[in-house]
Amino acid sequence: MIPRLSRRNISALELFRGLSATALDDVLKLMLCRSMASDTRIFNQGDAPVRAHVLIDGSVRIAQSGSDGGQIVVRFIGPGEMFGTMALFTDRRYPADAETLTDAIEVSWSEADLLKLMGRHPQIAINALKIVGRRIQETQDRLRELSTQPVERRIAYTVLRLAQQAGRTTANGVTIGFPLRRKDIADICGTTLYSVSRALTRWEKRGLVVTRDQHLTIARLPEIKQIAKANP
Amino acid sequence: MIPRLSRRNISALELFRGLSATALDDVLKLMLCRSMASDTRIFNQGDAPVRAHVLIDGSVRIAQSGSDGGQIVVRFIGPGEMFGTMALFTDRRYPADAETLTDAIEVSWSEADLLKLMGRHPQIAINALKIVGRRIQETQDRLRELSTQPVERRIAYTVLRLAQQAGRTTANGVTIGFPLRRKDIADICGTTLYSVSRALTRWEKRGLVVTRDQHLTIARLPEIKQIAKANP
DNA sequence: CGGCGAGCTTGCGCCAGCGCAAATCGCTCC
DNA sequence: GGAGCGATTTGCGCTGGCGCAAGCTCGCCG
Repeated sequence: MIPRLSRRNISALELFRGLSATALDDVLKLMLCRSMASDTRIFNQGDAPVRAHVLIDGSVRIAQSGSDGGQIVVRFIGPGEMFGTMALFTDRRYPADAETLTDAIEVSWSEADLLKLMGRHPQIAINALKIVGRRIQETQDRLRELSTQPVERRIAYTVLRLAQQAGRTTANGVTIGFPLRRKDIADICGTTLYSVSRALTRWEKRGLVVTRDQHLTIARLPEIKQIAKANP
Repeated sequence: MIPRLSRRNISALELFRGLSATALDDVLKLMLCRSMASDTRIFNQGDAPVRAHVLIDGSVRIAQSGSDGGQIVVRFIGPGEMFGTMALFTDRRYPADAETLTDAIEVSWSEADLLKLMGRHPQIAINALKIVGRRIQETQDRLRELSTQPVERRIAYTVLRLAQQAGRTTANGVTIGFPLRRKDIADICGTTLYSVSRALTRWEKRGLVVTRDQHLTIARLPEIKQIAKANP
């Protein structure tokens, strides 16, 4: 079931914030909408031609794998976030894989169309810069953590960032809106599923977090922050 | 000695590529030019208000230090490269320190002025996206290397990237255009100056590289590439 | 209802590489 | 020329955390 998207839906997206009604119509005209099942590959590393994507509903994992076996999770994408856009501005090939973790709906634009839209409506380019700027900072933070912090603290930072990005407050605490396997968390913060498992079971025993059906709930945020910042 | 910069100088910068003559005049009118001695702080992490900078001549180190002692080198900036621009699009504070490594000349624009210029000339925003896109990919590559590669290989990748960015071909090989201490290299690729020293002396004994006066020359590129890619 | 498979936990041994300490090198400035 | 200082090299011991292997949990399907 592909929903009909209106100007209102589109103007809520950060990428198209602050556009006039006619600009939004322009955007809508060139848009392609797609609905996908869970565990669908949206694109593969190296694919061309590229498109600019925005996720409307569901969740997507962006992962990069090197020529050796190693892989990292670049980020998780939730509703409203753009993805696959970096490729438009570099070598026009996707630098990573994108796979749905749940049923999902996305919209996308061709490379040429998005550039045309940006030329006509500079605000789109400025919005994109804002998003990319935030992400590059986040990536640099991860890089610094990976260089300087011990594993447990990195895991704490990772969980906090995910909560910030996709946390919903529930009765028992803050629940992260993506299905997360131990391996996923490990691939975000540069460790192994063993170390993640050990840390999370330790935390679970202390009542700081709860895992149920691949969904992580943080029961005691302040204590996790404590672990992240502690300086022994 | 502050040089007079003309349209021609400015249009050679990637950030302002493809602009009309009148657009370039627009850019020139709002530009501020500054000349600095070696080891000058251009800005500090946390400073506000921010400006958008482009280095005209010399070299600059961008480093981020965490609340703990640890620090990483985010990147080195050579002539023609922009820096300090990420801050414009996030929390309007510099996310890192910038320090000259040599005598240097830079130009800069205020936040408001650059946004105004981007609104009037979308090509500037698109150029910026291109630059930022390239950098985010580079940062992600570093992140993946740090997670999955052993130290020596990371050092090899780092040296290759620096050569790509600022290499000049000379009689003895490719010389990297920045003054580099062991600690700097270590802070780029997430290790210690000890490990970098050990690797470089090993390479120097094999005749792969030469260090003289904090300048690194790669004598045998293919062999360094070999070390980077080898897969035992 | 039982068996299968994906994901998770946990005990254990091992080693890459960190980091101290001390010596050395090579500039620069009296 | 030599005193002083920042950068570099190198020997050595220690350990965080990786990764194998084995066992466990739980949901799904026939």
